[in-house]
Amino acid sequence: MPELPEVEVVRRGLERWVSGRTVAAAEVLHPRAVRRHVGGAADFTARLIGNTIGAARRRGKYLWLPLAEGGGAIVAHLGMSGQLLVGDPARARQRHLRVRLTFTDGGHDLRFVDQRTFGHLMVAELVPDAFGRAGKEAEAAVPAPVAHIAPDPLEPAFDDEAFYRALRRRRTGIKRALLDQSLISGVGNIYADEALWRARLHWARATENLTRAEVSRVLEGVREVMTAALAAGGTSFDRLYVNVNGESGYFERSLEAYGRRGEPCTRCGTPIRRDVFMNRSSYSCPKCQPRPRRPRL
DNA sequence: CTTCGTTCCTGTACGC
DNA sequence: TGCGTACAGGAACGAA
Repeated sequence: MPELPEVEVVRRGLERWVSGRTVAAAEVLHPRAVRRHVGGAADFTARLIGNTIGAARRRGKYLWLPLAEGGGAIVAHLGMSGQLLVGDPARARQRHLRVRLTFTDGGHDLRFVDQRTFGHLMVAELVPDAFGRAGKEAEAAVPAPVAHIAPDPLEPAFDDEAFYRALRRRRTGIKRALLDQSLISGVGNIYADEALWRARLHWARATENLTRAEVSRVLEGVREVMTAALAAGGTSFDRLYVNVNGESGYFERSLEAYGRRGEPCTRCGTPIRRDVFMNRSSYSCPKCQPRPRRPRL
């Protein structure tokens, strides 16, 4: 499941293999892959053909590729199972191939492959960045569908103090807040559990009474786990393959809470528990992360 | 305005 | 063996 580190690896791959090239042809093999594109598949391909792709950008789990003509950008979200793959245009078509772009230089093609079709591609207009701090105008533009996505905790625009104040204003639980991309972006179910384990906080802790120190621990936990995953997954973007989907190997080695139900906590030895929350699994240590007296879901 | 439940999708694992 | 069911889950959407 791609979260911020995996998406960043893909961004680097796109930067290396796709930026600067001109689209020759675009093919939409499944309409659901472009369901958010206003105008449908025909308009999507029309906007791409003959257009040149600029520098790859990312905010949270959203990726985008500015287009030289028309002022818009290709926006991509990988959802749960999406992959952006680069390779020999003549190679066999993957079973779940949804969109394919070829380029005027005749080189490697770009393929969007997505088994569960939660991911999508679209062309969208750029709008001013509501979260941006003073910067270059071009840098401060984001695609319209990304405008409500907060900065991620690894980018300089992320404001720790503003995040703390936003949490105190909320009436919800810390895990729900971590998964809310308008407060903090790039955190998914897995890294939320990992960060809370590191911070020794239960997922249902009310955000309104978190202390500054506790919020600092959460942010430190998020940054540590993301940085470690990025370091583990960042080795593959050099290859002729834009890697995604946890193939970094990070999942197998370094997870302390997620997926470890019944296994001993590496800090205290207590068996990790699993709760169902938001129709998803939450893993935590019963001793290190005690259930709050007044939980907020 | 905020909060929260539902929904989309398909492959895999597992119990009976 | 085969069938039914739970599970994986990001985020848009609509309801309260």
